[in-house]
Amino acid sequence: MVEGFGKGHHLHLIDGSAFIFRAYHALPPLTRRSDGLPIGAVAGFCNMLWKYIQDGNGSDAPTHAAVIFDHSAKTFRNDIYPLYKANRPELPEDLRPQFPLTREATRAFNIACIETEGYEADDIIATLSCQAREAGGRVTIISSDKDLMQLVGGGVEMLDPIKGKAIGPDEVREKFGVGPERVVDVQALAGDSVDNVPGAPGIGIKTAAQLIGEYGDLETLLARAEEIRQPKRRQTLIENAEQIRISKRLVQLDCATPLDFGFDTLSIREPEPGALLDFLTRMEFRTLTNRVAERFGAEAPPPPEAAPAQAEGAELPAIERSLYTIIRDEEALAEWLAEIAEKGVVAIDTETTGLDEMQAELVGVSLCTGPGRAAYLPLGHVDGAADLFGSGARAAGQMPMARALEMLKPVLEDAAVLKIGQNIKYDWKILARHGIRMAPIDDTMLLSYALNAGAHNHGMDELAREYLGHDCVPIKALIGSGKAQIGFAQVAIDKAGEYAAEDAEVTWRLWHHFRPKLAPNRVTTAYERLERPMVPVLAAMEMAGVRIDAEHLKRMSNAFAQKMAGLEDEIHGLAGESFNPGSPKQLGEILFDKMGLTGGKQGKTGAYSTSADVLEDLAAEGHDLPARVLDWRQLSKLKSTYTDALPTFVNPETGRVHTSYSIAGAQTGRLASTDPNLQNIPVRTEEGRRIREAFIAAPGMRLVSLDYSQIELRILAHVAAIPALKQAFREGIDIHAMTASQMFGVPVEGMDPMIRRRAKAINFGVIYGISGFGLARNLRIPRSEAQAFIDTYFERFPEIRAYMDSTVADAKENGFVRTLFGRRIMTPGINQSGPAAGGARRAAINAPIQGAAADIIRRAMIRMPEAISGLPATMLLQVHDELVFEVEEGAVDDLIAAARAVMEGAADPAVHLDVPLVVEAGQGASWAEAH
DNA sequence: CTCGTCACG
DNA sequence: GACGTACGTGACGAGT
Repeated sequence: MVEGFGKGHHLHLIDGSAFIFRAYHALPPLTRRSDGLPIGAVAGFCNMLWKYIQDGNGSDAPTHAAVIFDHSAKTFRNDIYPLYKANRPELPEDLRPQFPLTREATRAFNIACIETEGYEADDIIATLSCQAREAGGRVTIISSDKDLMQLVGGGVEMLDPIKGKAIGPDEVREKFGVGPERVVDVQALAGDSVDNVPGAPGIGIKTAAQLIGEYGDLETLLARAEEIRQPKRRQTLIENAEQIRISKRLVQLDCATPLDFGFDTLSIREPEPGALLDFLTRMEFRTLTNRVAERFGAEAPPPPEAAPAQAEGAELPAIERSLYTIIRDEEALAEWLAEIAEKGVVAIDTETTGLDEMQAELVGVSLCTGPGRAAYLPLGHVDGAADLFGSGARAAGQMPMARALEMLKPVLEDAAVLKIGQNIKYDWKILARHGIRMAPIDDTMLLSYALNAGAHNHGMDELAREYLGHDCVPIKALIGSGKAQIGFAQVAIDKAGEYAAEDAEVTWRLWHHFRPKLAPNRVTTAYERLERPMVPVLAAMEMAGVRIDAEHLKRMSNAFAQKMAGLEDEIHGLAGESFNPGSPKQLGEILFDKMGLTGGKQGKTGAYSTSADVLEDLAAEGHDLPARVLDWRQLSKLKSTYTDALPTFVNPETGRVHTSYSIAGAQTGRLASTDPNLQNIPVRTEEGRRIREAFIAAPGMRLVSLDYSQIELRILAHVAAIPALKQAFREGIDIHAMTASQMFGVPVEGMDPMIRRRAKAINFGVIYGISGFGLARNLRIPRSEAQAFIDTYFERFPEIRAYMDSTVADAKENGFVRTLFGRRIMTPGINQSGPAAGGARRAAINAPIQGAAADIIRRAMIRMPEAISGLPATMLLQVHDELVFEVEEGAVDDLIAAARAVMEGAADPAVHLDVPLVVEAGQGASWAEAH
């Protein structure tokens, strides 16, 4: 018996979670202007609710309505089958904090808002539908989720809100091949890869519907499975009977969800204008607020003060270190955590024993919730001074690390609490090693980078000085420098606390400064889509590391040492004296003073240049000494930078090499790799390429390398709109040969390789902001000839000059350039005069091209984890236009297909390129084989 | 700590 | 007409 609901009544059930996801994906990542809170999904959600209310449905208007939400990820279905929904992709981190706000929005619209712990929205919808149907009323479920189709019939129908199409029994039959009452049987057999419902392998919806049609229902089918004629089908049904029954329990909606409210609470109510307007104003939805105000004839509350101008003026009090507290026990920590949960935002900084996130030990955590509200939680301090050898005695006044981390974890993983860091990838990795996956996150370094790449670097001390007028305590004041340097763990807790908590407060203040500047500077999308999501992706790659064959490298080192010793003897013999061939100074004096060779150019320091091209010219004239030195240098480089150095980077715990990528290191959006740099492993010479043989896959695995072909030239073709270039890329013809053919009027067939080489050099030169001088040097031709090539090139492809001129003009006018994807790169010095202007000009021309290529591979990397989540594969390395994976032998082809699809489609849907992106793939036991 | 050099894209 | 230049990085050894 249902109180207050029966014949003539009409209940609308809105699938709230589906609304949120649709809103999230349909809209760009909007943020609240005043504080940068992600708000796009809430905005879309509110617009949909408002539209829904305005529609009214005329004579078919509902008498009752409710919005139903999923409560939590874990439901009773996980008890039945632990893997249920296990392969769901992670929620986008800027979406989670919006969940509570969508509940608030629903209430503000005065619509019943329902969720129940342990049950999915679908179960609540099922229960309400069943009860309403039994009471003799009608139900419309506003959702397009096929899982709800089992409820259709007997007064219950669905409404697809996107298509505006009603879904009745006929539409269900069209989709599943059976009536609503047998939908669960079909779903149980077919399974569902999205929810990870196993079903019967090899049986899809079509076959399932046919079987159910033939046998009537699932139990009958399973009981009579022996009768099935097709041997494969028969076998799969018999073998998987239990799994199919479990699947049925997973897809069967629960019509007996406990509900703690009556139908009367669902009756339709007009929104309360005051409450609704208050909510919309707080969210800073101007258009919708005005619309709603107009509809109710109410006055729209004044919008909140335009933050930026005010914030500049309303200065925060100066940083005062004496306000900080040290958290020494559970009670104090609990209080801080409660405050953090309430504020929803915390700046965090971890202190460790070292700079290598893969080895450093956690020493303390500092937290800041606002100006003057910062604390330091010491966890791993030791009594430093006590004695030299027995050090490591734990300092007094610290709570146990395990307990502290246990208390921190829920807050650091709480979707409703934003964690702010300065270079937060570092802290993320430290905490990840303690089982904490911090989310959602913001990073002041990346905010600064999104706003001001190219203007300056983005280190904390620099940012604090520039934007807060504050000088941070230098770390050296605590730990000293050089020989006397101590570890952070040895620093006295009180001193450490001041330093650490200050860092957290500076971070909080920088966030407060930068966050509101994203939208007015139109870099919100760049930050949200190109910077912030890189943090967990890169952290995972760095933590995975790459396996190297240290023995192979050591053998190479020995061989190099022997060869070098031989060359050194030869060089000394040729010079007639002993000297260090590694010293440019000594070498220059030998070559140009002692031996009197020509071509000695002295730079500003007065030293002769002995760079490779100088030595190559001398060698070409027939001098042996410079030729030997070139050989010696190559070996010396390979040995010191690679074969000697790489084995020292092998992590003793993982046995692998873990690089670190800096996200905000390069001006253009490229990553930079350090400690060690794995983006400059040799490849151009045969000797060097052997070093790549030492980068190997684990046993049973392969390395797979995928790289973009000619990505920068393709971008140039698109942004400069060069028809000839675009057509060539679409037709897949040799782009350098095409260029040569256009320039010199020779056919592509049987082209002189020399001519092609020149065209290739020009194509690259264009990307770099070509000059006659540069091209002349690169091709070793007279400058006049080089200039003539460039002139011809611009004649044939006039769009390139137009692109270069307009880019430089933009840079001069705005002080920055942008990539296709909205990344902004500042161009300081573009308005200078004199020699420096040339460099700034070329950098401005190059930045949108190199930057767009960087954006594209970032987009691919961000999508990659989800795209390959079903494969036994890991993304390991990025080298600007190449991604390297480690994958189980049997899954190589699947990985290549999946990763290539992501990479080739990475520009979409933000930008539709006029040229295809092409990715080439290779695989092998080593990087040398894969590349 | 800066410079020259050279590895990569 | 001369200036100094291809764009973007990081690591190494030498020499201050």
